[in-house]
Amino acid sequence: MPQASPVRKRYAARLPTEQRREQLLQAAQTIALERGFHAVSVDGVAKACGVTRPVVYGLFDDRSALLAGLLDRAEHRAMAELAVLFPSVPGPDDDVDPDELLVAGIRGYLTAVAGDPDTWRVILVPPEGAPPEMAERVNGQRRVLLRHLRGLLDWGLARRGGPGLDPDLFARAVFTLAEGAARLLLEDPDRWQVEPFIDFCRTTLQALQPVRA
Amino acid sequence: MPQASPVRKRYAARLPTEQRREQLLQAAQTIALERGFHAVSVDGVAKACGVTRPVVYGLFDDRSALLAGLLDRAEHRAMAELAVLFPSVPGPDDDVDPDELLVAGIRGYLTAVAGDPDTWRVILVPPEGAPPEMAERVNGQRRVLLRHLRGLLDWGLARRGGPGLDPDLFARAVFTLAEGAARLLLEDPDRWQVEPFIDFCRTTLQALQPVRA
DNA sequence: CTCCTTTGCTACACAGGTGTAGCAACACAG
DNA sequence: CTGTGTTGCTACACCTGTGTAGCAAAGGAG
Repeated sequence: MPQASPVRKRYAARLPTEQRREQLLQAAQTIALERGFHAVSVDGVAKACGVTRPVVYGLFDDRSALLAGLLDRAEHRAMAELAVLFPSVPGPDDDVDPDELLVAGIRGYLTAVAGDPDTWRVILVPPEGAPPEMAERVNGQRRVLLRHLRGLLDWGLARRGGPGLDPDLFARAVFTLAEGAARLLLEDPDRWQVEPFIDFCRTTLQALQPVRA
Repeated sequence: MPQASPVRKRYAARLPTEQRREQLLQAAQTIALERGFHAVSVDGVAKACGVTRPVVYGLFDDRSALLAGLLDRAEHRAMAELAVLFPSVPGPDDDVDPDELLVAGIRGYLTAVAGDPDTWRVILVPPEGAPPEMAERVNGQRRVLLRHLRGLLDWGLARRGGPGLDPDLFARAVFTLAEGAARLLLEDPDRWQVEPFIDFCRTTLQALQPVRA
């Protein structure tokens, strides 16, 4: 039986700005992952935090700033993980096995994904509902990574040789497969593990030797 | 200067049911491809056809029926193209080169995609805005295709041998790469052509010989 | 030329979301 | 225990989209 007189809502616990901000972003992310980016509304996020809309508008200019914050957060986290794990291109005289270097890089990537699935879901699931400008930003980061991978592969091919594959397509193929593996890890973490992908990767690389004359 | 008296809207050209239906679906598809599935509104589709909402509701129960119609249409077209082009698994005694069979299949797929890009965009761009049930249907078709591909590869590996790759991961890798190539074709048809992918594919298959003891 | 069916239009009620103005409660310094 | 600033709340105006009821125009059958 509803109250006749309008009862004032019990005040939510007061939080310092930064903490509230983080809480809101976390809630937004949860909604985005459960029901898609287009389902992230200022109202919904506020409710999820037991708070009202003006609180959100106090910390974000508008809905799209909220979404931007969400993407930023995921991007920074993801990039921070990658920066540590991804191998840089060795010099021409370094004594490193190219195949093992690549394998290690891919293992690092997949391990990072498996270790912080929600962050990576934001990156790897194309956020259709988000403003197009953000999809563009994610693609920009993809290009950066792709270029780095390309450098690594070029170095490796120069070092050890390989079949006469178009190097651009080769880099893209490796990239696509790595992202595909990452998506499988995210989709069903119980079924998929990192190591089988690594084995697959190593075996394939072994097969890709220079053509025998 | 706006009319003071409410002018009746000029009647749109009257169309027979089926034709109007097709027109509406086409308009819905265009909107979905330009601005995402979530941006497909009954109102928007009606306007795009120079018509009012009740006309749409006459042909589709509600918004989600409209979306379902759009997906159905793309799915049927895509499957019809594939049914013709995709090779069936040969018997154990057929005299076919496995590599060339696979290459021909992939070429058929990519050619179909390049030849009817809008239809395939609907399939290959995960429609986040669409009801989840539809994403599920597209994934179902993916599974069917994946299973077929798996059959083809198993037959090929039995016939010609290959490196000791996990056959499930191998099938998924081929599938992922083929879809990746298709997405590139859709993304920038001027830059990407079918044949370079085919060359890449053939070269890679040649490298994937049985391990030499 | 008149019916009458088919196709389309106007108008409404409603739902859910955005963004803002102004007030109320809390919590901490003094 | 009393300011006083910060954090949060209520209430409103507005917009866009949904779905429906009932009327108006078109155009072919007779």
